[in-house]
Amino acid sequence: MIDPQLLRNDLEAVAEGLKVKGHTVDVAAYQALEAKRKSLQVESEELQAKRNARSKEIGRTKAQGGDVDALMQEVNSFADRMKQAQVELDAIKQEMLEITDVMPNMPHSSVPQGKSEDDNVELMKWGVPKQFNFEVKDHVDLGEALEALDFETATKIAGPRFVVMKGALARMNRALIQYMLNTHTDQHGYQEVYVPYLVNEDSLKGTGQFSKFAEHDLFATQAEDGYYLIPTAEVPVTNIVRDEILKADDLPLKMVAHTPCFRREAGSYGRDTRGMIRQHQFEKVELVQIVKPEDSYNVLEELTGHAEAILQGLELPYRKVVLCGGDLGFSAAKTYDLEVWLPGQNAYREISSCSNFEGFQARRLKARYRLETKKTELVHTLNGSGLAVGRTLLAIMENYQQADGSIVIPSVLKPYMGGLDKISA
RNA sequence: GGAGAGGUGGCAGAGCGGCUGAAUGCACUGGUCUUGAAAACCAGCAAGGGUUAAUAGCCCUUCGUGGGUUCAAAUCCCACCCUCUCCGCCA
Repeated sequence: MIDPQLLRNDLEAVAEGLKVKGHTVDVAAYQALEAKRKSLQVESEELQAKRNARSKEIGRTKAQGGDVDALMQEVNSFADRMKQAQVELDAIKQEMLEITDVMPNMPHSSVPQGKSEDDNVELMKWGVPKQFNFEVKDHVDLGEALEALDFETATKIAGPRFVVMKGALARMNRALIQYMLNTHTDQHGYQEVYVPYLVNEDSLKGTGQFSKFAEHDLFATQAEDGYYLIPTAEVPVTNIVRDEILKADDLPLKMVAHTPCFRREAGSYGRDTRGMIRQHQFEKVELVQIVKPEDSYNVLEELTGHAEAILQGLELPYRKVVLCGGDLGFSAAKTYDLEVWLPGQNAYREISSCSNFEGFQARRLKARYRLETKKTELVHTLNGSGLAVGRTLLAIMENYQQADGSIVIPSVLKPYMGGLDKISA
């Protein structure tokens, strides 16, 4: 949610900022509502104050055995108006909420203009895509030849966009999780957390996943249970600080979690239907930081670096991209995408997304910390995949493939693979 | 799933429908004392919102959540949610 003060004081600037994100704001309409809100709220509160004062007087007068009829009548004379003003105010507030609720976060000033992912700006490339002296296969062909990936069986068990992994490849999936968690906890100073994979609506709203646009991308349990499968660990992990006032000393809070993620992927039937790129269920190791506002942009660089360290450790070529305004997510002020090289597609594909949400999530979450002045201030929240495990796995398959269809195991994973050097049929 | 108890400030824990936004204790902050620390003593200490140039004042809201009764609700009524204990069931 955008700072209501800002909406009041400088709506033009907000409208300008949101234009970059492709969101239009009816400035005049909102300001008219705001004017009404103001007068109604002042009136409503004045009447309440009057009522409170008279009520106290009634109490005092009664205690002294006095007559309270006149006072009661006075209160009754404006009681209707007081209630009505309250009802009108609630209606206006609701109307305003419907506008602000769908307002995405404002992009940071450093975010490039642009409409779609085609306008994202490449910042750097790491590593050199390997030249193969044979015809490369994609992970689907490699995995099926190795009898390590089984999409057909997964479709039988569940449906499309699921996979069954077997043998050494399944083990490598686990190895990746271990490697990522260990690196982030041992070298990058994150605390490992284990969290629920089902969350309630409040949590989804807190991190901004429950907007009208995003709701249909979630898997829900029985309506009476009110649970949703998490689309990302960001939801349960960031919600740890919901409704909390943190100590300044506790910041930055650095947490890492491995969770499965569940997405319906409705509306993208034609996209990435082949293979493991886009699945209903996938694993992710997620980095989350809760920080002081003044630190958040430094931390975004740092956190992105932590995700990059995994790619570098695995020696996977990648590039770093800054998302343009039009491609930014609903809650993000700035996002770096890390895209790994996939020989099977001859393209860079997203494997991590690292975002600074500034105070946008924190405002919804009521996540604050206490300043030295004793006042509370909203924290800034950030997160990033470090990394998406399934995509990392397929990136390894495609980048480490051999002419005979076997897959060499990256050296950093060998300790987790029981000394195995490569996966072969 | 069955039975019972309970949800109040950072925590613990009081609270006949009216002077209770909330006693008391702990924690915390400032001060006195002390060479320093501890102890003791004194003082302060909820959050959110509105108004405002203001982080000054003033006002409103909030005692699990949502409704209701009343001039007035932490206190009364209704519904829901959650927690704890015992039993059952299990990884």
